[in-house]
Amino acid sequence: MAPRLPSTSRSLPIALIRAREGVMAPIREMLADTGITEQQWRVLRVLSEYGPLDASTLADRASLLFPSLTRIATTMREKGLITQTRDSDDRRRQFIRIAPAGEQIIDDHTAQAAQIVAGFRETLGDAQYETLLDLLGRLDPGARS
Amino acid sequence: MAPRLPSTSRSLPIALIRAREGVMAPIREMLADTGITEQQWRVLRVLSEYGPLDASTLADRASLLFPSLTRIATTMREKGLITQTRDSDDRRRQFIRIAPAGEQIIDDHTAQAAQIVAGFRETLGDAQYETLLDLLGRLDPGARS
DNA sequence: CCACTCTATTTAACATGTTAATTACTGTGA
DNA sequence: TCACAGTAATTAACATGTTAAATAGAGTGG
Repeated sequence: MAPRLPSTSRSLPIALIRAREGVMAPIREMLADTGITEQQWRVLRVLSEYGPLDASTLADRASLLFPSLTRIATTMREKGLITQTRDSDDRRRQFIRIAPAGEQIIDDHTAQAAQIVAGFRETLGDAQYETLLDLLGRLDPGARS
Repeated sequence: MAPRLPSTSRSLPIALIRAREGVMAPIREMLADTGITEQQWRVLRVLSEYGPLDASTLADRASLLFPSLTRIATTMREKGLITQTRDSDDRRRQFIRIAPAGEQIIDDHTAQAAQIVAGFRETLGDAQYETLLDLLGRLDPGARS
């Protein structure tokens, strides 16, 4: 029963980090000339898909911690990528919506981003790509199974 | 041929982030009382497994960027978790080795860490756990397939 | 109305991620 | 030996991750 840790070469956390790096590298490269980060890209993607959202929901869907979102939103507002408005019913709450400049970035890069995703899908094959997403989902405690 | 991005709910990068968060949360919790971070734990694990390493190799095996390792190593040296020595042959190069206090942290937490890993393996099942590691490996451009 | 509690968000402090520039040292060829 | 290219590591600057504390507004029972 001697408890043994797997070699770091077969460590799940490290494998996740490296895979993420492998997947994000081309996306970061794509975004390099736009001056936005991968997290800002994620915020734009979520807003573009779901429409205006309150900050909590946005943070959740973009997988950002709240303090990170606060800073990111400030940056993005200053860049004119989003707009922030207070909820008049509950003035603690805030709504965030994508601005035209933000939409533009999405429009300009959707095709290329889709191509990058398609490349990974092809690398693994459709079936295994879906398998991977399912397995990853089972490691996410937030996912309602 | 309209290029379409997948919904963010089926996005590979987001799935990787969430899975990593799910896997790391219990490990961070385990480390909370030691005062070391998950990255410092990774450094200790690699040093413990491979013995003394030069900084480049250590950064590579722990999946840390070099500037991060520089800061982390400084912190860990000040805490007495590692020692750093210059290579006398090539004085640019540096060797890093784990110190007794570092060994102690590894020893104190190996059992619990192994149990956490075992939990995830059980969640997915042995076969799917291995499948996951293999699929993740195929997304890592650094992995020689 | 008021103390109290809860919730949404922000701020603070420190650690790491990321890219670019810089420093220190090594090896090489003129 | 000296200028120069290359390598190992550090430093700098900015963005995000992470946890804890602080603010601000909303809701509730007395």
